[in-house]
Amino acid sequence: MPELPEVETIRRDLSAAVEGRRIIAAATGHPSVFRFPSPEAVVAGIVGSTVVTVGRRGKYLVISLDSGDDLVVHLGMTGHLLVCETTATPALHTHLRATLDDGRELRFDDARRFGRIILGEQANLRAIGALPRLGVEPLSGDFTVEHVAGQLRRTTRTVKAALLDQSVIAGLGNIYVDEACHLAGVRPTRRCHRLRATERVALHQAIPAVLTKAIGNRGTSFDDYRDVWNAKGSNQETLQVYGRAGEPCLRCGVVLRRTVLGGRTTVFCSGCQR
DNA sequence: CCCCTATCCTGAGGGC
DNA sequence: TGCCCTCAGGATAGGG
Repeated sequence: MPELPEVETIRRDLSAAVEGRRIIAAATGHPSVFRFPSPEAVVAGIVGSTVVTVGRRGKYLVISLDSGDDLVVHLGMTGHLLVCETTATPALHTHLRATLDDGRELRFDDARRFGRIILGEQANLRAIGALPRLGVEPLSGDFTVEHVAGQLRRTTRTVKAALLDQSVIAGLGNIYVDEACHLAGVRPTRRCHRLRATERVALHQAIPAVLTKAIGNRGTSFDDYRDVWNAKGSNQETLQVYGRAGEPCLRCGVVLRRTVLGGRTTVFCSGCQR
């Protein structure tokens, strides 16, 4: 479940590893991973191009090529972007191999194929609906308390549903929504429009806090996530609520409860989240 | 507008 | 050892 901190960790490593490298060959796996255009067109579009920058928007990795196209990768649930030697044995579910001019290879593998690969000009991709409109970047200067409080004030949805919505805030997933709610002391079952002003401020503060800590720990490898070197992050060792239902709250000792909100497993503390 | 559910998928883990 | 069932969930579509 790569969320913003995991994608950002990959972005940083990938930036150092592949910027300036030319793609000299490519091979594809299962076609369903290629949302636009076809696998053949992606191969034709990237071979011969050089990687200029590696960016990120929400949970999307944006690999900008000197052709003007962006190779956009979403890791879904179980996707991995790996940098390895060209000679390394591919994983079972490898869907893209991009051979670089330094003897290494950029690979995308994804067992469940919830991930996706998109290639094209940014503006065109948005125009044809290949990329969704995303909300504010939570680690940017646009993530102001006024903006976030305003978004929360005008919706009646649960806090959980609103924070998971990528068109509200880009990059939060199940882990960091639960962690941010716990840090803010807000129960994820609460309705946004009924939050107190102090609670909206607490959420605004908690979101970048949990994300920044997770990036510092190179992401949460609760199960599937690995960085581009196939190494685990360590943030799973610091999680306060995610995956801890039935265990005591590390802040107040009350047994953490599990519920389902928006179809997602949700863990919270009934003692210190109100 | 919002909620719920199904869909896409494989692999891990439990029960027998 | 092995089979079947359930569960995990990011994004999206469709119905209520």
